[in-house]
Amino acid sequence: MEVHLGHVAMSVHVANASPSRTMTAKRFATIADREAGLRKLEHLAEQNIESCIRLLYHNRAHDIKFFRLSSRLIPLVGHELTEGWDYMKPLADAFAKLGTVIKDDNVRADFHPDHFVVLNSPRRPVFETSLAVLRHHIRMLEAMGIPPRHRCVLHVGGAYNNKEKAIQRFIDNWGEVPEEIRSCLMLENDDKIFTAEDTLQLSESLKIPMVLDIHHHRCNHQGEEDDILHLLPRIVERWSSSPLPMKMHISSPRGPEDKRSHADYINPDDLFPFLHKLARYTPRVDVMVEAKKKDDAVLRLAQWVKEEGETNGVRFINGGSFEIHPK
DNA sequence: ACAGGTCAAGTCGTA
DNA sequence: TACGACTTGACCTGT
Repeated sequence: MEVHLGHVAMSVHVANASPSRTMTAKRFATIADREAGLRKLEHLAEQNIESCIRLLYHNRAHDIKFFRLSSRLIPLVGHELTEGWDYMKPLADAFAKLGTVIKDDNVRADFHPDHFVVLNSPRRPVFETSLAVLRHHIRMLEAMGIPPRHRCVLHVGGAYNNKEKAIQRFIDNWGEVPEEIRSCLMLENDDKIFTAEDTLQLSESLKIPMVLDIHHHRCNHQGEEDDILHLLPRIVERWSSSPLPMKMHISSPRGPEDKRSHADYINPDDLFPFLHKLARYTPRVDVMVEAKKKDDAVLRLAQWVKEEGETNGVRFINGGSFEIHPK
């Protein structure tokens, strides 16, 4: 099985390259000249996009082929204060350039819109705002020339004291999600409410690819933790009709007392034994590393593969890529 | 330069 | 019903 590691939005190695520079709504509201305020936001967005490009150049040098774009590239987009703002016109060139770098390097790039996007909310305005946020994501992907299919990963949402009803509401609401948005989504199991099993069932019935987060699964599962192994063929199958390879998330717990928080680095024991099992079912997986030390955690894992891989049945290919065989 | 408080958005648990 | 926690980087204000 070929494995490509990726990291989340930022770098601890590239200085001054935040892709999430922003302005608070409060601050924006104090700017008397609204147009001047919008120009300022556009400037921040351009800097954010330029930061992404610098991060990708760094990744190019390290053969890292998987990258999560920040969902905060455009500050205050979708906020009522910026209603009617035609942000794409001034940003089109910057996005096109970013897209070119992504495509030239054959990088898998995607988004994880943050937790304010909730498709199963019983509150209508929340649902509608969520759709609007997703539309902005699609617009960014299109501006980069990246096909939006399966580029945005979401959680199922809230439980609202009744998981069954909450899942049913997701299904009901799904009927109102435009096809354009449906096709850009993936579903991920979370660490408190919807387990891998819940998420798998939902993604099967609605034909959505599922992103397995191993760390969330370890925090939140029914039955035995290892039961997940029986679900792997079905999770792999979720990707059979996708243009993209299967995707997973990995992180290590910060400590025994706060298992849910992410540690600085990935403990190889949290990842490789699992991959040895997964390799029975798929020839390829992309693994998003969610660690505090971002790209450094990927580099450290790569270093581990170089040094310890041989004796652990892992063959280093280059940068964040390696090959692993079933055990 | 730096520390400490604040920030658009949703949901959950506690009071 | 109201409020802090959650989680988290970046901004803002005061020193």
